[in-house]
Amino acid sequence: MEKGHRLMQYWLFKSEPNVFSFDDLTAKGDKGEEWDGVRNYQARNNMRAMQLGDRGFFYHSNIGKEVVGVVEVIALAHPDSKSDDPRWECVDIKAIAPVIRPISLDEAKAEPRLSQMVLVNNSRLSVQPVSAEEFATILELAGGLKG
DNA sequence: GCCAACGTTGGC
DNA sequence: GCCAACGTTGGC
Repeated sequence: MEKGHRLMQYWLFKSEPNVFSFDDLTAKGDKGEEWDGVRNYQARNNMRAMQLGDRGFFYHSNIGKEVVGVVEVIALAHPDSKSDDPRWECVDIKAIAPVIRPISLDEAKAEPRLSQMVLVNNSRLSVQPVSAEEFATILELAGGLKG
């Protein structure tokens, strides 16, 4: 592997679908959208660690409580345009595709291979890392991506 | 709608 | 730098 590169990493972004859903992100097309509004250091630090091309799940919290699609990081962490406080940064993401079958939190909790997943163990972290194995497991359970 | 879990704030 | 008070998230 070349210097300065690393393997793709995987993440999970939570959003309440009545506020901003995966369909809303999809509607933004290839220019995607700023993942603004994060006001939690751990979540921000996760976004700072992201690199272009990293992929993640889009999770609907509160309503649905399920993984609904896959996204890609298209801009590195930069100041959150919705905040006057320079501490808060965010990346931009775009939608890649919805999963064929959404995977609910209950299903993730019931899957032994996902027992270490942050989603299952820390319900309050809104931007979280996902291991390559966890990413593959959820995609497998979901039957892959649409399209 | 409740509330547990967790994070942040601010007084000391 | 501790910790009580407070606010928020998000599952239930």
